[in-house]
Amino acid sequence: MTRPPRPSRRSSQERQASLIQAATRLFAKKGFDGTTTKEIAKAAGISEALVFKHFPTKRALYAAILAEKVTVNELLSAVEESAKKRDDRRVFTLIAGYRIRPGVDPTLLRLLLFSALEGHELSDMFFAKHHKIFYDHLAAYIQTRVKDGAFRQVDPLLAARAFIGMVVHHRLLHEIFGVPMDRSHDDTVSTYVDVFLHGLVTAPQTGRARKLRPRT
Amino acid sequence: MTRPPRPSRRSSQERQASLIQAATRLFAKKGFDGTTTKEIAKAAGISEALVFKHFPTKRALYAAILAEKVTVNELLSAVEESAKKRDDRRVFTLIAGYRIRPGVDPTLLRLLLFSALEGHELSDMFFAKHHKIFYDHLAAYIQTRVKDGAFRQVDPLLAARAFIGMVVHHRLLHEIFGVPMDRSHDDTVSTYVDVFLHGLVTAPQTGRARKLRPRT
DNA sequence: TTCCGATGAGTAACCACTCACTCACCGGAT
DNA sequence: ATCCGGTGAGTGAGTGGTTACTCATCGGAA
Repeated sequence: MTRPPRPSRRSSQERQASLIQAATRLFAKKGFDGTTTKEIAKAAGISEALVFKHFPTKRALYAAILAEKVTVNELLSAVEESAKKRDDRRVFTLIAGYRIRPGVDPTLLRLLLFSALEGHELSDMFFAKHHKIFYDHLAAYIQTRVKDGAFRQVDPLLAARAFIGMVVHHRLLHEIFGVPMDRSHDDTVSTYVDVFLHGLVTAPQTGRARKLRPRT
Repeated sequence: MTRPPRPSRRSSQERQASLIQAATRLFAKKGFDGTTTKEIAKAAGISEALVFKHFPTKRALYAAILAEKVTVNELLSAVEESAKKRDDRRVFTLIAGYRIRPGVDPTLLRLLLFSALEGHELSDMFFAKHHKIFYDHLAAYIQTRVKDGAFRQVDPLLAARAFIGMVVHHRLLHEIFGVPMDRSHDDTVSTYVDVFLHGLVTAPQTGRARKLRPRT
């Protein structure tokens, strides 16, 4: 009777990396409670016991995943550049196009939603890193444009959230609820940007800003 | 040693109703996998065994909850009325105000997100009942307004999703992620409707519809 | 007396997590 | 070159506790 060959030993770091990768996929797919440590170990190609050599608890592994994923900054610098030029359309197109593009990975969005719904302690931090910065940047830009007189008088933060809302909701529909896209990514982004910047009505009745809230 | 007094007997139907109510709260709070049948029984004030007299499995109970929750129609009739009068602002304010109002219950939203993320089979049906009808109604209205010449030439479905996106995203931020609201419900709704109908830029450079998608 | 709502006491399977242990590898003394 | 012992990656076989679900039985109301 031959013993099964010992798997090749790997450095602790690369082992940990592949473990995190496998765990991320599973947590994103089935949530924290829906994923077992046995599954994670199997997906990572190691024994269940080894998982606990790397992370003291299942929760610690989950926390490491949320803490590890950092946000991307190359987008923000590109946005910054267009912002300097006051290229409104490009600023909003960049932001929307970054989230709505072919082959975008739903993993992080699912992870974010799961962590928020399940009330994980690191959820807030994860949310702040991945999304809050967008609001803040966008709100700051909108505010300057309002001061420029180019945008109407609106609450910048609320306006920023409105725009991000279109984008996030779009992802929600397609990546979480499986609603099919019936237009191209570029077309979709273009439409959202268009609506946000120019609104729906054809002939705004006045040039002055509509400040007063009409009775509801 | 005295035996605990037998609890009063209740009819099967009212027992089932209170059971569903308790289960709904728990499933919305902690998800399907995060909720145990023991908890549900305790919350409903009955023994765990009785749960399985009403529903053969935990999953069947969950399915019953998703299937039971029906959508509200009084909103749609109110919308219909304003739609006949071509009162754009009122149509959109009604829809947004229905979801963004004081004391709104996050239960259904959480249940919807959980069921979609966890990939429950009834998730699609639940989504269709609760949200899809809004898109369809709204898209139909937008299309007529485009034909009226009152709205610019846009994909009606995409525009409808854009608006609902603002609203749903707003709920997501406040009810799921716990972001505080810094403006009143009415103000918020008013701003969203305003932005959606009239856009952000102060002086639209042209009266004709911007049909062509500018290069990105 | 006869239902039927209601339950306590299970049961097998599964959960996160532990433990005693085996090797592969490596640096230095022989 | 070759042995040798320390280190740490890696595991099989558990641990106690929990899970969804079952069943024999009880007792109040019709």
